[in-house]
Amino acid sequence: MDDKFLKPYDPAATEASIYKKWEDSGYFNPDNLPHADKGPFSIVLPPPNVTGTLHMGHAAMLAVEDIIVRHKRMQGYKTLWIPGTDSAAIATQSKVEKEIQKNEKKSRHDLGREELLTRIDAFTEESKTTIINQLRRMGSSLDWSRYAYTMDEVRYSAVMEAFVRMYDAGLIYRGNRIVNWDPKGQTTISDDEIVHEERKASLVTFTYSKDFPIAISTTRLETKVGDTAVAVHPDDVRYKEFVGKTYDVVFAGVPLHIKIVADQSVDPAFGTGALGVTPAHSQTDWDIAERHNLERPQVINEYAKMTVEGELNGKKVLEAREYVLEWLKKEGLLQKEEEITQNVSTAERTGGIIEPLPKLQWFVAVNKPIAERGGKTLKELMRDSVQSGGVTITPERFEKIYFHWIDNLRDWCISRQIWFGHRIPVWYKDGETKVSATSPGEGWEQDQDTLDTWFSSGLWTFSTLGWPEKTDDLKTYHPTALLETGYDILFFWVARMILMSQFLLGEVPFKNVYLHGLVRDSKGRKMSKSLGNIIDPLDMVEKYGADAVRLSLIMGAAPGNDLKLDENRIRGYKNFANKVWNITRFVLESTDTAGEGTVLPEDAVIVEEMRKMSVEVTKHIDDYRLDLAADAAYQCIWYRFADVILEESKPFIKGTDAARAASRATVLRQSLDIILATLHPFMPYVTEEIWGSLPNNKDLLMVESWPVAN
RNA sequence: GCGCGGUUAGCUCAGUUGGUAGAGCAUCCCCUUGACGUGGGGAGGGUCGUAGGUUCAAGUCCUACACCGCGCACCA
Repeated sequence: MDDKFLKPYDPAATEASIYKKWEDSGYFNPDNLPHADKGPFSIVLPPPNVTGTLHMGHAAMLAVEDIIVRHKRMQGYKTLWIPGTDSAAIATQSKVEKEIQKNEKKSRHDLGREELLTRIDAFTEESKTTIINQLRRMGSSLDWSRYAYTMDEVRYSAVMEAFVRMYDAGLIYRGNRIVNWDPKGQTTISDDEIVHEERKASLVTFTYSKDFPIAISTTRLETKVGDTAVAVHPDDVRYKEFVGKTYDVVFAGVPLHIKIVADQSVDPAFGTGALGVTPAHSQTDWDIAERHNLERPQVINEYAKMTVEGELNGKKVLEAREYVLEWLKKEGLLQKEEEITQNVSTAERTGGIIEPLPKLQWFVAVNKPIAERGGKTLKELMRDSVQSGGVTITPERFEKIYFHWIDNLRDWCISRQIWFGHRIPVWYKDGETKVSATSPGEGWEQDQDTLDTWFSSGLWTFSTLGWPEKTDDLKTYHPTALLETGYDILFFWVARMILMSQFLLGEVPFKNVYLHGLVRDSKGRKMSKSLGNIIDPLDMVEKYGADAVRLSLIMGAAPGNDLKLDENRIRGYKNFANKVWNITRFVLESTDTAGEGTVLPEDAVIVEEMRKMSVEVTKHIDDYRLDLAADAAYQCIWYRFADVILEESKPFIKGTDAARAASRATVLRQSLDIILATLHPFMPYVTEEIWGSLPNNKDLLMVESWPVAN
């Protein structure tokens, strides 16, 4: 027996060298697996931000994925887990911009596009090793030979190709429409990047002028200088006589031409039952204006400042709101002011208040029939993928949420006014437009905008496999078997991957989706810098070992449920690793003293019991109940094998019946093999370390056969 | 407003097709110095959110309601 078993298990002294052994073996790459005879099993790692650092959410994701991957690998599947990092366009650019502003007091406009991009590339290149090494620390058995970055050459050209194909199919178009403008981030954002925040607001009821017959209500007084109509419900008897009439007023110094229109979308029960229509600054109003052929003057610009004649010009929206209110009071037009709570749309990234503006942007059409896909729309393709069972979502309840999202989906705005990202492959020259991955020639100017980062992420399951080339990897590993990610990016990412894969490849991107919950602190609060309640996974790994951290993120975490993490629990699982260590010591001492021999039937039941435990663990893993799987193993190993079976074995081992002693020692040793193999996906480091010290074990545990057949 | 999830022991959570409530941690008591004190044995502790219903039998199925959390929504 190796002397190291006389001391407690020391993760810090073992983990680095074990990971190196795994990497050197080449077994992370499925091409090198010694016995992979069960067909392919592939997963892509949801790529973390290149410039980010590992947090508990990442650690939980890595634990879940690595457990499944290691389990499949041991079962004999040709198992591939592809690592990668994400450029995270907006997040990364603003991070670098902030740095430069702080250190050099320069804005991106001072630097210019090219210089900023050079700086960003240098920054991402430098910081990517951090996150990559952190992924390793968790024990992740990722195939680094297939590492991908969303902005590397292969992935960049995949994005260009995807854009061109979608454009050619009529699914990408440029249109002047109301978009979500983030004045803080100075870019458009998609509907999904909006967070609704409940805030108090003042609902003001007034008339445009003394002789205007209908009062309207609004929380955004400043936009009223952009009104071109008042809409009422067609059946509303109060206003019937006014429909079709027009009025000229001067409102807060701005001349307006207001038409009274009847529109089904108006709720007669709300407010006065009449709606002031501001086409350029509200989606609803834009639609009404379209139906009634109204003018759509823009009165607010990209900096959330007024652009009208007179006093108001140049004022910020909030100042303008005050100004108009004072004007109403002075003119005696104000009827009522009441406080209400309303949902304000803010940008997820910057927190800026969204300003709906009409802009010329690029969109993906989700309701357009696609000839080469049987006349189905993208929306239908996304819906069918899940409805048909081609993609299953765990836990199932998220399927409903997914359908609901699809049913409310509108065209996806994909152009962003930032510089870092995949540049839109559209070229302009003398009023002509060409769509092509590379420049059509002299004098053609490329579109200034870049693509929504989720556009490129949507290609991830196949761009990582070499698409658009027809590679062997693509043929072997796509569709991938599983996508594991947080429920918070179901729409952003999961849905977009289904969209892209269905259109570009005509197949689903993955067969199963497993959604994990969020990791919270022990009181159930979100971990955040401002609360100071962040538990750093790497600190925990240092203190208790990666195995303990992994277990703490699995146990008690049912799919889709948030997990409350407590440092005490991590400590508890470090104890478990040590327990396994000491079980090994006892078993090795037993074989040392009693020797190995023929197994008697009365002892064989012990091995059978351990095998049963392994069967149970297998079943739970197959159901994606890793929490129950880990718990079953924990219970059986500690409270059954260690507490009962080992205790009962002591008299036999030290007894005078040599045959019985040898039989018992042999059985313990066989049981240990099953225990280590079954535990390996969950606690890869300690099990591999022990395995390497056992006599008769040749190859690495990570490629040992799973104890029970499947 | 529509929808989803949660509500089981002090805390964190299990509870498979309905058959008299479980685990870990915490608490208390005891034991143990040749696998491990990061140990072992034991105890206390719950009218399973509320009110109804179905059933021989409900934590489990049905209907309301309450509270907490979340998602979606063009209520100005």
